[in-house]
Parts: sequence; C-alpha cells; structure tokens
Amino acid sequence: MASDDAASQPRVDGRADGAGGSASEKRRGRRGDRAVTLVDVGRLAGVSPSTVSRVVNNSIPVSPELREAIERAIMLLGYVPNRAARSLAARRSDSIGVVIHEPASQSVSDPFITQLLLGIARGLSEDEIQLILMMAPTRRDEERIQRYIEGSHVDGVILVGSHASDPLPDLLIRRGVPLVLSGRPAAKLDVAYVDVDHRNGAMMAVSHLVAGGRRRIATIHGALDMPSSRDKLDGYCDALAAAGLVYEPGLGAAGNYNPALAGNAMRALLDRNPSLDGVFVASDTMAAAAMGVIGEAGLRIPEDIAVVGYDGTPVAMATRPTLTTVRQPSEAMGQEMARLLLERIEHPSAPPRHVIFSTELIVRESSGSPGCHASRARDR
Amino acid sequence: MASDDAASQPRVDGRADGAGGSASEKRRGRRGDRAVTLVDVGRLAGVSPSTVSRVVNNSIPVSPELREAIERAIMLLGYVPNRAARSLAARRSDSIGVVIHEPASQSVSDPFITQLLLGIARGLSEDEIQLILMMAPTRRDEERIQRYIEGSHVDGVILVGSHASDPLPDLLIRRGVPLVLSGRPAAKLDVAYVDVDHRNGAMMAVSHLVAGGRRRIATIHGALDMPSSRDKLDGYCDALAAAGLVYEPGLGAAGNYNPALAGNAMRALLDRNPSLDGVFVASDTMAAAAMGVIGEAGLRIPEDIAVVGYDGTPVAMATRPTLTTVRQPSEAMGQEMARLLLERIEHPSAPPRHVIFSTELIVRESSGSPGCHASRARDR
DNA sequence: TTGAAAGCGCTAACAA
DNA sequence: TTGTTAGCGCTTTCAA
Repeated sequence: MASDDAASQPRVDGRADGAGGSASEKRRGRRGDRAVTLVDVGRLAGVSPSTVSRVVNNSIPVSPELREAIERAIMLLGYVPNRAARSLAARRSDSIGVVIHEPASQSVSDPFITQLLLGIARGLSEDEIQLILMMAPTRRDEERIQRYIEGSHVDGVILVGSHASDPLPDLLIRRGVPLVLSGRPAAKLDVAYVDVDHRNGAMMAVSHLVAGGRRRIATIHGALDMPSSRDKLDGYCDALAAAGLVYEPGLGAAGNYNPALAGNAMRALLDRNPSLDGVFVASDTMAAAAMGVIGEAGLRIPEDIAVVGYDGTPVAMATRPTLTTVRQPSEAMGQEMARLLLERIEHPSAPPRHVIFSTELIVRESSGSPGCHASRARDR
Repeated sequence: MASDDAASQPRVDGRADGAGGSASEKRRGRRGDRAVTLVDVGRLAGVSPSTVSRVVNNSIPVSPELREAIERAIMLLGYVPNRAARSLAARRSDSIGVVIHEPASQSVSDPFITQLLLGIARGLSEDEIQLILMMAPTRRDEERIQRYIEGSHVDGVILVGSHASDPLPDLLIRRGVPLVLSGRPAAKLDVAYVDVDHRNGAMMAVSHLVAGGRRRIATIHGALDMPSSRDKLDGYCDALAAAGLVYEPGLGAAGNYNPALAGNAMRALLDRNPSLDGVFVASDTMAAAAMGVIGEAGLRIPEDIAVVGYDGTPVAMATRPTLTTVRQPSEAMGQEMARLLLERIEHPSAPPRHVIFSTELIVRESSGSPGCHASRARDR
C-alpha cells in the first residue's frame, strides 16, 4: 500500500538558472582575489621566499628571530601554501588514492569496507595527506582511475578488495607506485599488504558450531578468486575435518559478498540439504540476508539452524536473533594500511612488509545450542 | 566463550625493515624516470607545446593533420598530463572536497551516507573530477580540513550532515568557495542544497501507523539542531494531529542517528509509556537498534509495537521482522549534489539552486496491524 | 591556426 | 644560516 508516486522525482526549487545571474561565466577555478604567496610573506617579514619556505616546511633550521617574524607575517596575511605549486616543485602530491575495486554499490554499503576506510582516513590524518577516493563500478572507471594514478601522481595507492583478475596491482608495481593491498594478492607479487588470518577465523566459527552439536554445516562463501574467500573455505573444511565430518560440495554456495546472492545461496542450500543444522556465512551482511531466508522457510534460528557470520560489523547486532560472528579489527587494519603505505612512500626500495591481523569470535544468539535457549552473549 | 586472545594484535610478517633495503632514502615522491611532458610530445609531433596543450584540452581548433600527429605522439609516448602543473597554471584543481561533518565512526557506517557518497562519485565520474574525502571526527580535523579547503583549492565543496553550529558553510560562502549542502542550512544562507521532503515522509510513516490502528505512537528523532530532524518531528506531529491524537513530550526521545543512543531512547520510551503501540524512528540503523530493545523487553513486533524506520537502506530488509521504512533516493541525491556543485563552479554568480526530493513509504512486516499477521510486502 | 614567452607558487640546489 | 637562481609542466596571452 501507499507510496508517493512522485517519489524520487526531484522537485526543483527556487530561482532557476539565468534568473539574474550573468549568462555564462565559465570562470571555473580559484576565486577572484589573488592568493597570498610566499613572496608576499617574505616581503612583509623582510626575508627571501626560500626562508619562508623553510619555516613553513620545517626543512632546515632558521634563526629564531626570523622564524618569529615570518610566523607573524604568515598569520597576518593568512598565508596558506598552494598545494599544486608545491606538488609541482617537490614532485609529490601529498595525497594517496584509495581504490575500491568492486561492484561499488554493494561494497560501499558494506560496513566492513566503510570501517576500513575510516581507519585509513585516521591513519592519514596526522600527516596532512589527503585521501582520494576512487570507486570503480565500471570498466570505464577503471581506465579513468588508471590514468589518474599514472598521470596525476598520487604518492601511493591503497587497493581494497581486488580479485585475482585485477591487473592494477601488477601494473602499479611495475610503474613503481607505492602500493598496499587489503588482503594478500592472488598471484605471487612482491607487495605490501594487510591480511587477516581468515583460515583460523573460519575455523573458530565452524568449530563453535560443531561444539554446539551441529553436524550438518553449510557455508556461504565469497568469490573464490579472492584469497580471503579461499582461506575462509579452508578454515571451514579444517574444522569439519577436525570434527570427523566430511565436506561435500553440496554444502557450499557462493554469495560473493552480495546479500541478494547470499539469499539465493541460502535457499539453494536448504533445498539441497534438508537436514542442515548450521551455516557459516562469510560476511555479516550476507548472513543477515541468509537469516531472512531461513526465517521465511519456517525454520528457527538457532533451534533449527545455527548461523555464524563474519566481520563483526554493527549489522551483527542488529539482526534478530543477534548474530554470532567473527570480528576483524577493520579500523585498525585501515590504519595499518595507511601506515604501511606511508612507509613505502618513504622507503620505496625497502622490501614490502605484511601485517597479519587475527580475529575474534563473538558469540551471540544465532548460534545457540539446538533445542536449548541461546545463552545470551554480553553484547559489547 | 572462545576468542583468540591475541585478537587484533597484528602479527608482523616477513622481512622487517632494514633487512636489505638501503637504510634511509626519503625519496618521497615521483618515481625515478622523468615523466613525459607536453614538450616531448610536441617535439615528436613537430609542433609547439602550446599546440599540444590545445589538442589535449580541446580548447581551440587545431588543424586536423596536426591534431592527428599529436594524438599519435601522445599514444606513442603514453603521455598523461600532470595535474599539479595544470592546476598551477590554470588555477583550478579539478577536484572537489566532500566533507562528512559528523562523528565519523557512525556516519561512515551508516549506509545512507555511503550511498550518498556513491551517488556523488557517480555524478562526478564523467568529468574527471576527483573526490577528496574529508572526515571530521575531531576538532583538529576540522581545522585541517578548513586549511585544506582554503589553501589548497578544491574547486568546490559538498558538505554532508552539518549541524546548526557548523561554521563551515558560512565561512566557505564568504570565501567564495562553491558549496552544496545536503539538507538545507539551519541558518538562512544563500547556498545551493539538496533536500528531502522529510515532513511529508514522516507524515506518511506515522499516518501509516495510525491507519494500522496504533494510538500511542512514539518517535526517536535525530539531533534537533538539524533541520531534517525537525522536519521529521513536524511531520510526525502533523500526522498525530490529523488523527486527533496529541503529541506529548514524553513520546519523543533523541537518538541522534546513533544506534546505541537510539537503543537507550527506546528503553526510555518503553518505561515512560507502557501502553506504547507504535514508534517512528528517524533512521533505519536506529530503528534496527530499537527493534532489538523491543524484543529484549519481551514485546512482539508488530503485534505489540509497530515500527517504522527511515532511509530505505538495505538495513531495513535485514531486520526481522523486515522493517517498514521511508525511502530517500540517496544515490540520486548524491548525483544531484555533484551536478549542482559543478554548476556552481561553472557559474559562481548565478543564484544557488535547490532540489527537493520526495520520499516513498515502503511497507514491510514491522508495521503490520496489531494482533493480525503482517501482510507481507513485496520485497523489491 | 600556430608559436613564443611569460608566468602559476613553490622547492631545492648552489653560493655566499 | 640566508639569499639567489633555476626550474617543476602546464596554460594562456600576445604576435605572427
């Protein structure tokens, strides 16, 4: 029922174009008034522009008196350095690119990705380095991004969520662009990255299901051309094996981190496996979708089917029942990626480092023992 | 139970610093090889750099033969313009800043914000304009951002989620920086913005609750120094009034778009109003949190309490029961913001325009009639 | 239509 | 420690 049928149709308001404004200015770019430059500051302080530059950049010592005079002049004039000029002269941009190389619409609404982003921003903020966000929803965008990176000289790139087929890492390495990946590369590349011990994370999750008495445990995994997806699948198998259970192909289905696909996957799993009593899902958003499907099938969580998600995003607390999940320290990971990148920018020829984070199982309601009431987890 | 107690402790892997790398390079900045410049292209094509520039920018006509020769040379050399140089000479940056002026950790994991961001990115991508993301979690960040905008010359700014106290809009306008706001400003400012008819959106939501037979309807609202929060509250009151119900202060509680706060708010509402049978919540993420609290209180949704959220994010489909919500066309809004900003950059002295979007009520399970089974909504 | 020349504002040798 | 001097690579008058 109901719904405004004008929905989404913008209503344009107010003085439309050309009402009073001069017809065509095309004066893109900086505002009229000439900017204050180093020369202006130098003149006011009675020193040369280079000395001012030295003060501004703290590059080499300047006598206290001059420094003070210069600082006063800077305040007085409200001088702010022009980044373009600085970039041009110094041959660096003081900005880094973050490429989100995924079907953007979904990745960007995945809280895990956004938390990572926040971490990166935090890791960068001390150094006055700007974050240039590049999303690659389409092939054309990829080319645009590639051009941008090659030409415009971001000082480095953080690549989030790349698949095996992604040519970008290899290209950037060849071009000598400092690079950090989220997750180790599919191919053997000498590159810095942050990774997570997903194998162990998945194993914890599935062992937990086993410990709760589940015997027939399925999994909804991500795209298998991502090492992280593979790792989780391996961990899942490890746990089954440890419990003396066997993995059957019919117990796995791809959700590719897309909630809609995950819903379908869940349906298929239920069809194929009537005796299913547990499922391990490779992301919280997919798990939430799967829970919906389970509910619609008339099955109860956790009594009939226990569910464990992955990521530890807020989503896992919003589901009912609340979702047991494997937490990745997403924000810390983002911050570490920023750090690694800055490090590579400083020392381009040092060998790339890797940092591996571990995970944490957060037990909530969705994985309670069958037939029993879920033991309530402290919800942190 | 369980949990890797090394959790979140990064494990550092691989050849640590100084293994083989030269101790200190500090060669920040561009990779060794000299970049290809306009001059190189010109030389190869046998023309002057200015002519090459004209071809690259399509600025003024160039004879077909030369153009072709130049284009060939560009391909051959793999020329890519240097943005810093271009910015410096042309006095524009070809980049715009998106300031997210909120407690970052929450805003960035709110899917509504991220969808808006995606829309902005889409709206920009055709024009090769870069999006510089600026998050202002702390006061220091605000200053950094302000410096950046003033000094470094983004061509314009999109400001997301600003409160009444935010000095930035006013400042930027005075400085002549092209600006677009998400949501109209609290103060009377002559500025471009995109807004949503929240008053009507809220009214639809609450009228829907009334139509379902609810008589005692509470609301969890956002920070009231944001016009959008006020509008929703007004719409809520409108609907109550239309139904002959009265608004009591005890029926409102602030959630400030923070799920944790919203949970507390919900608890307080339940305490204050034992006979509560409906609640309108100003965002989906807050609604999800509120639903959790309702469930913990032993009440059923929608039988005991009907819930309607706001935003129309994927979150609303992930809750159980699924959440009735008011959809904002977030991505379209973002795209429109980008368009408006580009327009202002082109025509700085034209009067700022406003675009108002309308909303759409999406009925799902959480608002079913009391005592009855919820009529299942088609889940689009 | 094309080229020459003068910067854009800054950094970084080099000299003093 | 400070100043002088070249550019960084591009756009954009101005002349031709």
